[in-house]
Amino acid sequence: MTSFTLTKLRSDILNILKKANKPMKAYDILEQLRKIRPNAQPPTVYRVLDFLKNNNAIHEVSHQHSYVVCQTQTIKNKHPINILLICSDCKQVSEEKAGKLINSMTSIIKQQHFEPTASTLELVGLCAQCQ
Amino acid sequence: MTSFTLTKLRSDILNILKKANKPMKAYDILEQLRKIRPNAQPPTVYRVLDFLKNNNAIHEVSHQHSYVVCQTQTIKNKHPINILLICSDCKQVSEEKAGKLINSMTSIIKQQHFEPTASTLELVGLCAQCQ
DNA sequence: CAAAATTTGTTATAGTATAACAAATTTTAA
DNA sequence: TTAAAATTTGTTATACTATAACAAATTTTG
Repeated sequence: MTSFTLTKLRSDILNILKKANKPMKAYDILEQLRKIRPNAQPPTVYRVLDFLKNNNAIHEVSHQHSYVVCQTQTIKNKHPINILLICSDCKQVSEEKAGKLINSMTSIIKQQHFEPTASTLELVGLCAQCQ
Repeated sequence: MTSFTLTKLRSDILNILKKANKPMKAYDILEQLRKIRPNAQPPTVYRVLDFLKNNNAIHEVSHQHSYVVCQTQTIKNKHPINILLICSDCKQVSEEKAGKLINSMTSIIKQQHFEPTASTLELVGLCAQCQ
């Protein structure tokens, strides 16, 4: 039963991401944030992004140095694993429930005695529209 | 039947990565390279890394901004998918054959009409030693 | 060999992220 | 309630990662 403090700053940034509805880069978020808070600086953004990430409100799409709101509510187990299908053309990200994939994953992980913390599996390719 | 030109520069960098036997950051590679080529610059390293990545000789571990030699010979299909288990503590990466996982993956991908290009699935957690 | 293509060299700069410390705010507990 | 502790935010500076742009050298091709 996780919960977290969604301060004004945090919800401002989360809303910017929600409004975009696609992955945004930290400095693009900063640019938007400055319309509300003209003096905002990079650490402000990065700190909030870290926080939101740790609380599973957003994903970091490290492949493209960007951040996106969680689109599907994953089961809040200790360390949710998510799958992002990232289009290398339009940069859109679709998040798909893990389902069977997580099962396969789990068995491989166990063989390796590997203890996953929160992970995002980033699958890069071309989406239906861009093919 | 892919093949590629392994120039002296490229094999120098590939050897640095092989010798390390773990992920290296671009600027650490540059530092090593300068022992052989004192005037080497960042673009030299990044270009070769791109080349080696495109030819499936190395993986980019974007989660930790580093690069690692392919440890398992994947089947050279058009767009191999690899799985890296990344330890967030010791930074070691173990590469595991995709096997069953790729099958599950494929079915999810087809449902989405998604055409994957070369991907690396980065699973972050704690390895057996670091738990 | 000469033209074309590829690879490498070089300078400069763009883009991403964090360290370090100060100030403000919220929470806790006596 | 109020002072100490903890958390959150502000601020300045800087470190780290990556690429643009163009020149020179090398290799390949016909």
